[in-house]
Amino acid sequence: MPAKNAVRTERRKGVAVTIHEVARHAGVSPMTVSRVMNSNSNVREETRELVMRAVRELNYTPNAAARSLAAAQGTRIALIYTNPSAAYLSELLVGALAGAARTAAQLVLDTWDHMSHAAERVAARKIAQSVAGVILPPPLCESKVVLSELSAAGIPVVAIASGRFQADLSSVRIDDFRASQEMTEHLISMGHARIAFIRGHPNQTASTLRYDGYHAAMTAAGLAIDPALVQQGYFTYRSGLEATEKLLTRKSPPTAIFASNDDMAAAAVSVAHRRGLDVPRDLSVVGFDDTPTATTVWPELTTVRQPIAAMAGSAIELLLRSIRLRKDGEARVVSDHVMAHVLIKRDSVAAPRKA
Amino acid sequence: MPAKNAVRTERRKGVAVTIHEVARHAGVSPMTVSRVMNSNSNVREETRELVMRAVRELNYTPNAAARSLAAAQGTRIALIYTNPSAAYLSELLVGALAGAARTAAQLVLDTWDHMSHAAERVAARKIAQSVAGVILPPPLCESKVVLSELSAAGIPVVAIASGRFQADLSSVRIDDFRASQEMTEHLISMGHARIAFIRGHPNQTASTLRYDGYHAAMTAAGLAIDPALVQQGYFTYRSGLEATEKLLTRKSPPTAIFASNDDMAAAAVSVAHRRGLDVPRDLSVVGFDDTPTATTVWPELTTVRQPIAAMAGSAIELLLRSIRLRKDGEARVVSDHVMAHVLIKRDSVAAPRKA
DNA sequence: ACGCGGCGTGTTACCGTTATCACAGATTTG
DNA sequence: CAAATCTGTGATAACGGTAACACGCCGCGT
Repeated sequence: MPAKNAVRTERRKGVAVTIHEVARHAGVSPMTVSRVMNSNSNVREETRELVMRAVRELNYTPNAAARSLAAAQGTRIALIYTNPSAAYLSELLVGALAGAARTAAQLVLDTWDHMSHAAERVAARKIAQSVAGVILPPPLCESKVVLSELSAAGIPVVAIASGRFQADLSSVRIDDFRASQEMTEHLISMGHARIAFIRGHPNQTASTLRYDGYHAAMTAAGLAIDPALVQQGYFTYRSGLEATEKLLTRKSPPTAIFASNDDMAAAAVSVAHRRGLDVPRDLSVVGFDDTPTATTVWPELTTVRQPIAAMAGSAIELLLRSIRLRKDGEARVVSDHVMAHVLIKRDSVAAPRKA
Repeated sequence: MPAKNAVRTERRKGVAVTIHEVARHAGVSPMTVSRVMNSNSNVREETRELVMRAVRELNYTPNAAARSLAAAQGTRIALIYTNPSAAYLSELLVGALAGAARTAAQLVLDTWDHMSHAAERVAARKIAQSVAGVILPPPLCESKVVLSELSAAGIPVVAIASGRFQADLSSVRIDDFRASQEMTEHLISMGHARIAFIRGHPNQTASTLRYDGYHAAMTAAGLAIDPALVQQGYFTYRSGLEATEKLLTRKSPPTAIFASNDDMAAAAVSVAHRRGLDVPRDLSVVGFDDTPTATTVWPELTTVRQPIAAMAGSAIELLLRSIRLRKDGEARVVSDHVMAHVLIKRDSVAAPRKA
């Protein structure tokens, strides 16, 4: 056995800055740098500054693989969805992915389309033992079966766009009621009085809230709501088609249609066109969500912007925080993030034909 | 086995089977298991069998994080896109994400909308030093500026759905020409002769190929192509609207419209409806790609299924292989993966009104 | 004074896998 | 027939982080 350590096999790769270099640069131990990066615990303000400066100067980015390996936090988190509209899904994914990259979490995707309750229960149990947390967009975040199974397994869950705040479930959402109310007020301020409403899928709280917002605004303005002008929809283009058809065949049709999401609003525009109506001259149409659909159709839709991508990102951060906390033995914390929505005015609204 | 592991700070997490357990089970060293898993080099057939059995019995899955950490493959890869349709994007992302998870690559997303060539060059240079490989969907995969910058930096690139095979660029795609030809033949076999075509964006090779396929099928069937029945489109809903409008205002309108993608086909359906035409009774409409849009509109579109998600997954695997090879000092290899397409028949096609 | 409990930080020991080299036995070579 | 080469496998040291614990130092109660 000759002297062996003289060799020092060169296995280093590229240019990647490691935590050790940062540590040396800042004159502290790697562990301290780690603590700063995770804004975890007690580090003196002075030291933190020192480290942060080094981080900035070296342009250091933690290595995700190493981090998740060492942390063994089981940083796998699942995002489970069921047949959302494509437009919605793509935004959701972009946001979630960005969030996962930022936090070094490993994101796993799963689709649970057309599942029975029993199947959902099984799937939930299975997912529970392979990930450390779950993100649930609607309508899954309202499924008692899934929720109870997941919470029985003790893994944190964050709901996205769930509408209401549930006491035992963290959520990231917008204020659907207010948003809907504002949209309705906008329509009223343009001179509309016969405003029809196409409801969303009844299994989602947000649907109810959006209707409530519409109702509140109408009532506040002293406008009666003709029950025939409220149609049930299911958030799908198809359902929007049918609802609009019913609305426009009435003897005294509405001058404006407020659909609970963009897909249904797009369908409303399509039906209006088919019937020879001009949008917005003969009929105003507004949607909700501001998915890409809103700017795809012509005319572009006035809608409420729901920042889905940002919400997904927040959801991931929230989830990771919960996971860490839970590991620390803390009681589970639930929090409720309400993000800002924006009323986006485009070309699908005008004053009614003749007031 | 008393002593030794009495202390053994309990840091172990879940149930994950490690390479060591497999090794012990098979009676070999972990290194040998690793070799088998990577189907790398010299392992006796007998030993390999032994290991594989153990792997199967224990249901072992390599830990992605550890693998990429140890391999130091610099597994960050970028997926860069510019304003694709939402439907397209969501499929792309789902596939890429799944692929990245499977291979332990870290996927980073980037949008390069509305960039000048100069800006693209800068962006390319920047991305080149932060990732080990890039995946490029159209139209970016046809941008000389980007391509040359990236190849100058020496990082592997894989193009998705690029249409043609470029000698210096690996790609994953379908046979656009054949697919388009088959679709056209389908229309012809239904009895259509006046078949209009809406072209895709001229900056994409796939557009040309799809047109060529249509042209070839028409010619082969002895059908003349009325130049007025070929309209330029840009893959957007809006452009489909305009193209269809022109098509249907002609004195002798087509009995079928073949749009180069689903978004434009959806637009065609919308215009037809607006003009009081029934689809498919008065006019057949077909699309291309089989994005969610195809099943959103009514009637659902006959289209060509392009397996975008699977293609994205393959692209990632291809890319990683290139990265590994390149690291081994191999000359760069380019390969061309042509995946299968499928003609999906739905409800937007019927025989023409009166032959 | 003495011990006790925090606080801020460094040390050590891993996380699960692979690169590299060592090495015994089989095979070829001079 | 010994030396050189090849083959298959094992031992060891990373890869870049973080958990758990150790260790001074300080203020505090008794």
